Amino acid sequence: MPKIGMEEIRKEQVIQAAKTCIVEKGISNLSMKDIAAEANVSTGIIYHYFKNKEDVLLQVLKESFRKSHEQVMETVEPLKTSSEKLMRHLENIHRVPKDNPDFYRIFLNYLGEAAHHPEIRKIVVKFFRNLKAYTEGYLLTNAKDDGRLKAASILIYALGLGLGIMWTMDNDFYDLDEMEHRFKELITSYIHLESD
Amino acid sequence: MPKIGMEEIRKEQVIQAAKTCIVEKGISNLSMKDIAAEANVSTGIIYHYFKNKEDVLLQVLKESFRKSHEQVMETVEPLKTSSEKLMRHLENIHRVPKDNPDFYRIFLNYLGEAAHHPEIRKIVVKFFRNLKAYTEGYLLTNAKDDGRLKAASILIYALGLGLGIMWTMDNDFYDLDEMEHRFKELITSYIHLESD
Amino acid sequence: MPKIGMEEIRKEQVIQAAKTCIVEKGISNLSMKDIAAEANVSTGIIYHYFKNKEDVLLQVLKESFRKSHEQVMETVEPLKTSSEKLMRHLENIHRVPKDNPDFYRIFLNYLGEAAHHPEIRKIVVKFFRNLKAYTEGYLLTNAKDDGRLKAASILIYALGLGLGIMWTMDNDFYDLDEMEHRFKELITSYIHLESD
Amino acid sequence: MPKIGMEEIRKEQVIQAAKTCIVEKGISNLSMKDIAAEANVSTGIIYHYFKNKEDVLLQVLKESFRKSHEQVMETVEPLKTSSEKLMRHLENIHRVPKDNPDFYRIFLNYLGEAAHHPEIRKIVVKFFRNLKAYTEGYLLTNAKDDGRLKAASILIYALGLGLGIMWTMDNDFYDLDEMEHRFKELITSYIHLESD
DNA sequence: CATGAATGAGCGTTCATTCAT
DNA sequence: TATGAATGAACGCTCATTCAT
Repeated sequence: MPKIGMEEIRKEQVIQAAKTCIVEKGISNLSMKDIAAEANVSTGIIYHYFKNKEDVLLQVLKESFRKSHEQVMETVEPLKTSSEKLMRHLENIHRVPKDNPDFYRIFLNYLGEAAHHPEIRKIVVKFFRNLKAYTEGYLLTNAKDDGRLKAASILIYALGLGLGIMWTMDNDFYDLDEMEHRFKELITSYIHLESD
Repeated sequence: MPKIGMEEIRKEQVIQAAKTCIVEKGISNLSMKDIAAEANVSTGIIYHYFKNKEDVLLQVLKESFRKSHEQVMETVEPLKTSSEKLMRHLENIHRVPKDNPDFYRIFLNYLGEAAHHPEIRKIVVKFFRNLKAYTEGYLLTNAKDDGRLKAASILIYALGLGLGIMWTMDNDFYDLDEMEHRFKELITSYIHLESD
Repeated sequence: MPKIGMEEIRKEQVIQAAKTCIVEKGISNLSMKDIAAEANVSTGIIYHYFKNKEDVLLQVLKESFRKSHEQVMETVEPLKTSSEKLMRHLENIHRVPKDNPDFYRIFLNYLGEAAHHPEIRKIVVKFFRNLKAYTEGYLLTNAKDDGRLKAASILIYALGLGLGIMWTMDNDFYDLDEMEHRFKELITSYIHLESD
Repeated sequence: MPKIGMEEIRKEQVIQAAKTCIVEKGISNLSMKDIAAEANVSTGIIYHYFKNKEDVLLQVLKESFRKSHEQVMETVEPLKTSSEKLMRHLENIHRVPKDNPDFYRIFLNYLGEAAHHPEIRKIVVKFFRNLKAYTEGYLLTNAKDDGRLKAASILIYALGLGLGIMWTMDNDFYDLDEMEHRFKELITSYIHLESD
């Protein structure tokens, strides 16, 4: 009588171990042996649950994005107004590098791979498109957009991503709280800008 | 009697080959043999001009940043007014992913490495700090800044970087010309915003 | 369930192969690939049982000395009187180059390395000191030594080593049986010399 | 107009450099580049004066033995009586490891090679045979030898070699002056032993 | 004579993957 | 399921040797 969900538990175990290894040593220094050791399993068993190393890598990325998406759904989605959602969303975006620095370290590793690995790129692109679609969803409600809101749905992530990378590289590059203010100020003033 | 500059020519040869390899296969799949083949030299000779693989990687990154810096100096610096400089600079930043897509592919590879490679991170951080300092240089001239301009000196690169990554991942994610307009609109409106 | 002692068997397999290679080609021409081929295993597996090439080399030396020590313990130690032990010991020492020529060939290779390899030198020194201590053990029993017996505990090995090297280099340098007689004659006459 | 003996000077330069390298790093870590650097010449020029690396090694050994032989000729040969010669010779032999430690470090390196390198072995054997012949020359003069003196001509070198190796490995293994006394005592008492 | 750039085979070592147990 | 021993190709790097200058 196999334990229910044992397979999912093992997979999760390996994925978490792989994340830890990527954070510590980077994808370019990632070895199956390290993952197995970190997960306290044998190397052989990984091949029972994953097709190969690439498969592990893809699932790590997918899981990272899935968790990130869940976090937005849990904290932003329950809010009522577009305004509330936007502000909370901006805060969320801005605080990722601090609240979940591993996400950025892992993400950056995959961005490097994505440049020459179509499947990884596809997952990343899908992630970006989902984010954009979600934000457009609450920003464009009952609004006759002149294009600025559509652009804003991209710009807030571009800003978040760019700032997140910079801060991940150098925690002293800017003051987090000050920049959060500026980030919100920039976006909100842009959204409420009079049409020209 | 060796030809003057022969050494620099060989080094450049290898660095260009390494760039090509990184673009095509990524840092995690980069091999000295590939670089040598791409450069049409033997593997051994690379070690005559570089200490080791890491040395090649560091010099590739430095050269990429140096060229990027030169490009700004040539096109932005000659302009007279802050306004002109800013607009040209925004255009430059925005067009890098299209005009020089290899720069982004290479840059992204190094961002992944930077997370666990202190020396690479140091070079990246220095690059960011130089950009920021340069922009502050012409933005803050005779201005009693409330902090917004200082923040702007970071925000324009964060935006450029974030947008660049997204477009590099997915050339259809947004329309380049439309987004250039929005990018400029966002930044200029923010800079000219009335103090609150 | 792995067979008991499988690990020791594999290690022994590799060590014996390494010995063969050292005898045939010398330490300076020793390659892991040769050892693997001689042991009929893959190169990779050696690193499963040994840390690296140096580790293999050290264990080869240790095993050679351990076997040599065991041989003395088995043949000399059971004898009753000091006299018997000494004579048997001298015979043993003198016959090593003929009975176990590989020991000398291997030993000589390590003596060359020992000059610039502290760990090898440490093992060699320990070997010499153990030999000396053992001989002193049975030579100095109930004897008020004037120093001559202590010196003898070194001189017999010096002689054995020197003669062994010469004979290993040139089997015709001297007649083995004749020299065994002279060797014993020299040592015994010295030990029984009247004090001056 | 080439300088007289320029060739010999260059060869000597390289040989001395090679000796230094062997002493410092051992034959198994000897590289032509190191030798060239130590000799302050280019790698290429070595191949003008020597056929290849092996040729350098052989000439280093030959020169070492030639110098050693010269030293004996200068200090032992001028003495008048067999007795004087023997005592001085024993002192010389015993003091080599201290007076010229490099000789032993180099010698030991070659003994390791000699085991699998016929040409090196031939040179070593010739060295041993020369020593033996020289000593027999002054020991056997007007003596009706019973074989003991012939053996002694070998034993003194065996002892010297064995002691020298031990002391080279471990300067604290025995007291040099005390052992010199024992060495002489052993040999002289043996030579003057009554026939049995 | 002399240089040192250049070659490429071969080194020690790692690692994704397989498979007998 | 689960293990980890075993493989062997491929890695980064070294080095004896050559040769254009």
